Amino acid sequence: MIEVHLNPEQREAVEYDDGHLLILAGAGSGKTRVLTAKIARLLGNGTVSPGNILAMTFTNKAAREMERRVAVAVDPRSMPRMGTFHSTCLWFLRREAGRLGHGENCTVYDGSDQKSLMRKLLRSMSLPGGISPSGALSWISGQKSELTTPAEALEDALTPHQEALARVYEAYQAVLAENNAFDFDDLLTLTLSGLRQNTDIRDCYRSRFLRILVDEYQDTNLVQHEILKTLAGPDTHVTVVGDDDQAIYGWRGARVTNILEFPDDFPGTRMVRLETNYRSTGNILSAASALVSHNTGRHGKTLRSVLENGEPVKVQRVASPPDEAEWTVMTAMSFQTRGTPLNRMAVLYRTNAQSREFEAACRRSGIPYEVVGAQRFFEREEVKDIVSYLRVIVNPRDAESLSRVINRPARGVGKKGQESFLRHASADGVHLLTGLGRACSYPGITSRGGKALEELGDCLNRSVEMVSKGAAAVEIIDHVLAGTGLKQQYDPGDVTEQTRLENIEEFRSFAAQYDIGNPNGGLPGFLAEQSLLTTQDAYSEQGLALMTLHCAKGLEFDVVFIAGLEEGLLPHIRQDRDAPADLEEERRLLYVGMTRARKRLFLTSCLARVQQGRYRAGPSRFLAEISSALPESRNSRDSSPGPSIPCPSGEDGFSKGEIIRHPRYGRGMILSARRRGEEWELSIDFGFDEPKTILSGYAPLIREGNAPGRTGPVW
DNA sequence: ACGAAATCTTTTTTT
DNA sequence: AAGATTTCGT
Repeated sequence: MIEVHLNPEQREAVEYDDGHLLILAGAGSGKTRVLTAKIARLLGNGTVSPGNILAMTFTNKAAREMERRVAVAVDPRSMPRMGTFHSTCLWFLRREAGRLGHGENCTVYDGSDQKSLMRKLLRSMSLPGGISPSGALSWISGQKSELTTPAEALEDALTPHQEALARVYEAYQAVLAENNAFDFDDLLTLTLSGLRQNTDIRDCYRSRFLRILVDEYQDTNLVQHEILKTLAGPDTHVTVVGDDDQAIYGWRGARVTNILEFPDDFPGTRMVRLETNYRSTGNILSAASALVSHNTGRHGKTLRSVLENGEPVKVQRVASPPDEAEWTVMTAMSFQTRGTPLNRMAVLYRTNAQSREFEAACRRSGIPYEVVGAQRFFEREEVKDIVSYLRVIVNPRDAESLSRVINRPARGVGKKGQESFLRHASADGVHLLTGLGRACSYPGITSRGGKALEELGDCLNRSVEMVSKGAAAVEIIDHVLAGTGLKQQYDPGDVTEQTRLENIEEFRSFAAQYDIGNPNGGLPGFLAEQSLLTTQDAYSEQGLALMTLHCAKGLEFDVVFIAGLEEGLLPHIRQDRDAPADLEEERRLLYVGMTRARKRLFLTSCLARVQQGRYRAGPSRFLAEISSALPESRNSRDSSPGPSIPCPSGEDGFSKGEIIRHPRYGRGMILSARRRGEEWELSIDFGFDEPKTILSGYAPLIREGNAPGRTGPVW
């Protein structure tokens, strides 16, 4: 058995096995080590066998890491079941497909599938305006997280708007069912209902899983909590680990109450607190603690650092996002020359859009970097195309995926032809794949198009046969690539198309790798696994990591840069909508980011920033909240994180005759100023032939000359 | 049917 | 500002 150094609390958490256990683990307190040691111990002393353990982590990567560590103590041939909550649910649903009565080889729709489906749906329903695809989807997701069915949602609807949404929900579910497809939320809700409605199945899993361990419990939702409650039998010991200060998924239905009220739902729960932080220096930890102490709704805890105070946390003000990126990359490089490998450093930001500047700066400096998440590999056009073909092969009812690729590459079947095809194929009451073979006979399809569809049908049918004979995933991929000419549409001479070809190749080798690891998985298994990869799963630790704060959860780095500490960006504020920003969650998000740092932490803040075509900026209020924990700052000139720059809400007006400075045009005088909604339409003389007309929201105008000492952007 | 140009929506965060 | 979608011309 692996002997690891454990402090008394950790040891207690590892060794306690008399019932349920709640581990409140602060950032960097070694919870992964505890979970791993706990599993290894259970198996090492023969308390239970590997098949009796179910471990659910937040990413597949974490699960694999745990597997790796447990494998030292256990025969790798019989490994406990480890994965994310969602992948465990899909495993269950596929395993029990027969008894639960849904198609075994269902497709899992990801965000972009959902969106395109919803767009089509909304168009076909011709509803009163005000319902956007993403709005409808997030509303539906909310309903599912609360276990509300479409019928119940319809009953509960109080306003016409809600009623319309409920109808969309109903129709959306109908389309999913038609296509034999699930979305991410369905994986959870269907698992729960499957367990609840089939007590025989439930009891089977109850007696199988005698130890269930769940990581990051603060970010689970009601459905996940209910699944856990249902799955835990009388002899099951449940261990959950979490930290209410690190709850950052409230917006998608996660409930911190799950962890805080865990002892109520699991009677006799023992509670262990891990409050010793082994990761960060004292200075980093006290800055992070100072920040999060501003939250009211928390179970206050004290994290103790065992490390030196280290270097102070540094706040760096820069003029603009390009400067921010430049400064960050330069600083990272200087750490590199002093011995810190780039792959132990990370730049964290609030929104994916912020990655661009950093990417550009890295390229200019020629340093290796890795953008984690932003444009996910499996969501690239060319990869998505292959995946869609594969989905149709495994699940021929997936009309959504077929419609994506039916004319890719171009087969001479346009919008009208596709419509006609779908109408006639379904009127024939025939399999979509069989329909392809008959396409020639459908009206509205050109003879060339019909022939191409026939050919496509042959290729797909042939693939279906191969799958049923147990062909490996990569064999099918090769067959599809050869039969559809997907690769031929790209020109290897073109730079971007060359990348697409490389991506196709990468996808192919990804599948080949899967085949090696899962000789019995085949194409269905491969698709199931592929659909549930998380953003972090793709992170290969190759260079300077660029990722969102959400994505950084659970990771740690020697040096961390957190970008964009500006009011409106972090905390993020949506000004137009009525939804009040959850300030406390934003604060926790920054807290999570700060506690990723082991040795050095930098926070950068821009004076001005373009976002959605508008300028906005102003230092984040969080800087002021942290400042008490920062050492006396030396450069007093602009050190006060207070509002030295007015916030966007400032009522500063513009008046005729004022002298201002524009970043591009330089000095100019305002000839006329007119209110335009939230902004000002200004006519300004910059000394060119004609005065320029400028909207105040589009450029930071610096006031010059008047009011000495109050020079700064005017909003 | 298909590509180019004009117009419109849109961004928080992710399984 | 960028991206997606619609419209328009061939």
